[in-house]
Amino acid sequence: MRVSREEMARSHQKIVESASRLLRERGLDGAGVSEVMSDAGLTHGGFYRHFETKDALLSAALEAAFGEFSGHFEKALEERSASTALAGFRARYLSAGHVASPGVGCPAAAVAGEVARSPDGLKATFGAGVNRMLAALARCMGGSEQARFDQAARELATLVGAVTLARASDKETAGEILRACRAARR
Amino acid sequence: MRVSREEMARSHQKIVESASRLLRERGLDGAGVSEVMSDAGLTHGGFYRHFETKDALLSAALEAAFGEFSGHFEKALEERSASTALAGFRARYLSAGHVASPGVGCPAAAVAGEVARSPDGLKATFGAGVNRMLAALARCMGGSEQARFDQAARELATLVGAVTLARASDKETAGEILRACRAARR
DNA sequence: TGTACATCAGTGAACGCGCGTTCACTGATGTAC
DNA sequence: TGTACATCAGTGAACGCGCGTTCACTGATGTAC
Repeated sequence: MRVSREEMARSHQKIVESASRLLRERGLDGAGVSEVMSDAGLTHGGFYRHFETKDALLSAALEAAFGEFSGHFEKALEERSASTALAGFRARYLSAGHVASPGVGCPAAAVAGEVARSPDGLKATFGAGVNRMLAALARCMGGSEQARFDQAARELATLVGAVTLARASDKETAGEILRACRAARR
Repeated sequence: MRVSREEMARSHQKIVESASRLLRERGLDGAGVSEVMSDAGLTHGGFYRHFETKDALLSAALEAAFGEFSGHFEKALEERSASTALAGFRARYLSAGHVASPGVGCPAAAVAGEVARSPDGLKATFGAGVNRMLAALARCMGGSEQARFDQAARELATLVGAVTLARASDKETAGEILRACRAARR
């Protein structure tokens, strides 16, 4: 039956939150409409009252994932020094916990490979998320604006690559890659 | 009808080659048995004379992809100096051509995200491929064995991360990431 | 403020589709004599 | 070397399944008076 506007808004948010986690855990293809809806406490039939297509959900969920993940770092940046925030971010990013829990981790490391084969609309959402992370990282770097952007890009590429490789490898190889990247001289 | 052992071996190789390219272009899920078989000039029904499951094909194709991609670099390493080979490898890896042609590119950048959600068997194959690339890269680095491995791991993580991010982003963001990573001081 | 009615969020069954896999069949290949 | 027969690589139709999407329906919500 019909529910109030407030409850519908709550449902919408729960759908996006569930999708945001499930798309990182299972991938864009692996996170089905039915699973997302039941995770949000609803049935799959009502999905199309909230989104025109599954692609529209993926875009909203990806944006939410970047917002949540990037938000943690941005908040740390306001509360601590840039170098402390960056060190903490790097340590958490390259931790075994992050590798084991993609659902609450970096969306870039979780779904980049599939987004690469998705429509331009989703790439635009992904690119916006990446730029948001790059902007936050650049605040931790030194030098000219361009030098700071470039350092941020290399830093993000290394982090994303390390976690992506670690997750796809056997445990021994994964451990070695993470250790090596944590050991980087800065 | 039945074909000779030689022709069957040729078929087998063509199936693996087609799968090796298609799995990088379309992903593990996107490369269907039917498409792989027709790309190899066969019909899908005969697939199970060559592989027990699709997973077995993916493993063989992933191993072949790593062998081919790593082989190019290993050959360059034997023909040129380590620093020249590494510089060439980095330039080609971070090129727009590599980003646009995943089918003949680095398998790690193409399918890591999906392998992360695959059975351990495939992760072992992936890890072996990564270790092969790391061994080649380590030959280009200086210092102790561990220092060389660590540098190789960071190098590979940066390359894989940069191309993965570039492919998943809008063109402008992609270009900036590649440019920044190419500009790295070494 | 009450009342009558239109709206529409959510339900659950159904759809078409493509996937991995199976199977009966074909006929050239490989083998036993 | 020939011959008779078993083998089996490859074909194409069929299967069960899960997916994204659609739809008739329900009944509480929102609105017009």
